[in-house]
Amino acid sequence: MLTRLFALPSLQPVSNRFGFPMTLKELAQILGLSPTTVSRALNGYPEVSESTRRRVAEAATRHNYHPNVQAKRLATGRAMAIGHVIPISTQHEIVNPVFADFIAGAGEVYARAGYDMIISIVADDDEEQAYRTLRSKGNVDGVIVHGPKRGDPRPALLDELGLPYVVHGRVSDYAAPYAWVDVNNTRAFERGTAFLSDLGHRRIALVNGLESMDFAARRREGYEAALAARGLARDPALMTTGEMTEAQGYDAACAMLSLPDPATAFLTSSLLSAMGVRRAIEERGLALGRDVSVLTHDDELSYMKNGTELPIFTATRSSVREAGRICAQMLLDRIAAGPEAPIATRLLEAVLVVGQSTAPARHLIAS
Amino acid sequence: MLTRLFALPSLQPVSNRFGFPMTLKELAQILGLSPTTVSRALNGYPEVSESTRRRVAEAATRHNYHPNVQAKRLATGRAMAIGHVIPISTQHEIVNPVFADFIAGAGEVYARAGYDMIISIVADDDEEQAYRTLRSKGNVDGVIVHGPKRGDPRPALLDELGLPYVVHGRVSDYAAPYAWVDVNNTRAFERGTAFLSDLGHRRIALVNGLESMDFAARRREGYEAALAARGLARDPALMTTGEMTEAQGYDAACAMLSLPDPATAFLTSSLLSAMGVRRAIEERGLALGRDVSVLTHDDELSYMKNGTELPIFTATRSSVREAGRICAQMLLDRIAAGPEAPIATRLLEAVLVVGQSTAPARHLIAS
DNA sequence: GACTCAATCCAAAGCGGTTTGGATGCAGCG
DNA sequence: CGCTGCATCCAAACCGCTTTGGATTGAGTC
Repeated sequence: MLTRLFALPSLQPVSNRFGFPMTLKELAQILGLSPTTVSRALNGYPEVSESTRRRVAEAATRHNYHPNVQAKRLATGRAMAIGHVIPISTQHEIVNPVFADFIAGAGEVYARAGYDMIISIVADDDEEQAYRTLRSKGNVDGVIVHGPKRGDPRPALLDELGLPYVVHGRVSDYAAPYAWVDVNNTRAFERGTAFLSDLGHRRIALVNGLESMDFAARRREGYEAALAARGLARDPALMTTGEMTEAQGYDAACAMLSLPDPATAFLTSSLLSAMGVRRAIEERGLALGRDVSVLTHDDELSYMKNGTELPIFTATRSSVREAGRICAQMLLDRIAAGPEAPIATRLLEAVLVVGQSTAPARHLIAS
Repeated sequence: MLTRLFALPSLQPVSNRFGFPMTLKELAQILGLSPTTVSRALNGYPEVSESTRRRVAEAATRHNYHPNVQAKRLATGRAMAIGHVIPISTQHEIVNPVFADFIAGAGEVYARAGYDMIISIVADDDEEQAYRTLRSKGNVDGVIVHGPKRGDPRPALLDELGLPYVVHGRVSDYAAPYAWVDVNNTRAFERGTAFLSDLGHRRIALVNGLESMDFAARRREGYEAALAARGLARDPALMTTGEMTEAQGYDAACAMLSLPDPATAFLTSSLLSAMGVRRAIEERGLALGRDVSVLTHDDELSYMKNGTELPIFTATRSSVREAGRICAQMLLDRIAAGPEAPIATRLLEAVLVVGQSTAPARHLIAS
């Protein structure tokens, strides 16, 4: 390792060993104080006289002193960092596009609190090891769990490891209480389905995300609940699940518009899918928001706005960036409060914004 | 701080102080060896017999031992972490959508090398402070510079700080040598423009990214160079710049298709913009890839594929994920090689893949 | 058999902070 | 004057690891 070659005389002026950042000990020596006192002065402990505190503070800025983070971490036992383990679907090799915006929201909160954000990209089949490693390496104080699946083993694992966490989403079948932040996906899709049904649509298709994911399963439950409540038949031919891409929307819509009894309305899980559906509709010479209706969920991704002022698509809208902020804050609170503190959860409601992509079913107009 | 309350007897079985990760000292005690030897065994030093090394390695995995990162960092002086400073456009509040895939690529490389990835999300007007802080806190060994602009001050700053870095993209007007990985954007757009021109198009529009960004400026240069080489007029009415969103493509195409002498072909900077252009085309009752041609750049984002087998759009294609891998590896190499080592650069060529969105200009067919 | 030397292993000193458990000095009190 | 108590300050231990500079052992050499 790189060792210090020169022991410089103690009455150093402003600069110290060339190129090396100043240390606490050096600063103390310059000031003629002990490291203890300097540390306490800088950290606001009471047993330091006001005059020395000022003297220390002034010297610290003048000599551009910043405590070494690694040392501080080691000494305090707090990593001052939050981990985000991003699973990458092994089959699809897809990075969830909401991730960037979520991170942006969470990052704001961490930055304000002086925390670092460390990201591990990990194939979804060795996630467990990733958490174990994070824990035993001790480089995070807590983690955010992304993309929970049905029957996700992670909450149990993290509870066992004693690593504080907040789940973005929920793990329906985990019995013990755990901290989470989620959109009310069931309700959102129930309302969306009801909205289309109210417009007279009877053939409402669902272009869903992968239903192994908890959020997608909930969306389907909401969709089916609304169908049931309206006495509409549940037709497997009108339900598809998959990665939420433009191609998915296109392929699904092509199939569902070609049925003998075709879909007249679509409920999609993302703007990308919705755009694919739109392409299929227009390719057939049909008009979106007249012949066929589309209602999508909108995560308000920054690079994927649903129109500028007037929304293009009617949508259930909930900002994933805001969810990131809330998750991050909840985790920081949880870490500060300690393991015994009560567990918080937060259910966000999506708003249903009406755009130009929905209209009464044609048979109503015709009649 | 959290102190250890119990000194447990030394002949601990598998588990140790409950909930605490195992330390080197404990592992050594279990093995009846000194910490020194265990450390050397695990770090591959030669002065350890093969048999002990195996014994140590086996015990380490069995007890799930991972050296505490903070301690290791403090002792070695290396942070074993790479920083990514992600600028968020202050006006647009947009997270660059390529970011997620880039990160995924880089993350793979870091993980293999045992490095952490730490991300700072930062408004683009106090980026400088972000780098200074990273440096003085000493929590990264190097950084990746994202989204360089024309006249970007960051290379100079980082050189001054002595913090190793690799730029994803280039900073055209920085004189000193610096490490970068970039797509040959000029060439890609030159070829794209030439391709459209070869199909007989004379009114070729450019729907570009923000031209304060270096990559977008280069793209325009390529576009203009090709126009000039073909003797085609450069018409400001056919050139637009902005955030690369669907809406941008739509708005731009609406305008450019309504000109007295409308565009017959479009060159767009992202699939999203291209999809917007397509919407405008189809909304007018025109057909993509027959009446109007579109050629886009394709970053091969995982959630945004350009068709499944057959590409939808003719495109200049270059994987941003692969760029992430290359950047990361280059930075790690650079850190390992030390500041005196020669500087590497890497120019990636985009491939031009032909899809269904381009066709000869109509006037050719008509004639 | 004494000596050299390589092969192993270890005690202890850092790394740069924080924190414990005093030391010191001085004012106030009986 | 002796004692107490408060306000300041400090020496040293510690966080968990790496690394320096030996110590120990046993085989090989003459």
